[in-house]
Amino acid sequence: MTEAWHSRLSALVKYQGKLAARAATVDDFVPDTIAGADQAFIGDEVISCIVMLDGDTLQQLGCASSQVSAVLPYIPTFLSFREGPAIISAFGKLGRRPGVLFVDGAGINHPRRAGLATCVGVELDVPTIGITKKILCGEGKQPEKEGDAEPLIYGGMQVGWLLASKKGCRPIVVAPGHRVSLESSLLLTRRCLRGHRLPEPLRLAHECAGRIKKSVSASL
DNA sequence: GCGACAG
DNA sequence: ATCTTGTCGC
Repeated sequence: MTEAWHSRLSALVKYQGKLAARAATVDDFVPDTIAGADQAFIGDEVISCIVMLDGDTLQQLGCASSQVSAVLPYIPTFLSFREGPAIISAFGKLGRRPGVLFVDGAGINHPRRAGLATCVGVELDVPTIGITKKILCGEGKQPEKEGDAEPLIYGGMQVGWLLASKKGCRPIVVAPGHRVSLESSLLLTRRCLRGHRLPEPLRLAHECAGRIKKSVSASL
């Protein structure tokens, strides 16, 4: 039984390699609108919520959500297969495509450069930035002052940043997902900070997903 | 072999 | 991620 999973995962590793090869780290976006995607769970049911914000004012323009049954349990480095389908489903319900999409997961800062943000970005061909609260892989100095950032290094290359997004809080991890450069991933994230540890797109998506989960749970 | 390991 | 109240610090 263990062998079956092993071959199954190796097949997924192969697919990650294909997606990673298609990922771009060159700027190719217009942040007229900025979206954020976050997920909540009810057992193995994945609820993804995507909020759309104005690129300049960060005022919410709309949102969309979707519930999908997960096909895999949570396995480190394979998160995209568990949460990706729900994000893609919700994305399809948005009125229009966002200029950039923030995702609650790693980007190219992944052992095979195939984090959730990168996979979703490539599959939807949408610019993405990955944000996590803990390092999946790589290392870097701890940024001191609020607003400061230090390079996240993995395999001898920079794959992201450790950003002190809020005083008194542990830094967040910022990385390019797709069609966004290292420099821009940091600048855009800073631009979206509004006094909280997480950038607005993700903070609002997290709240939205939580509310949907609560209402769905209540009706059961 | 041992430890680490996004959400 | 999720189960959960109050509480300490910025």
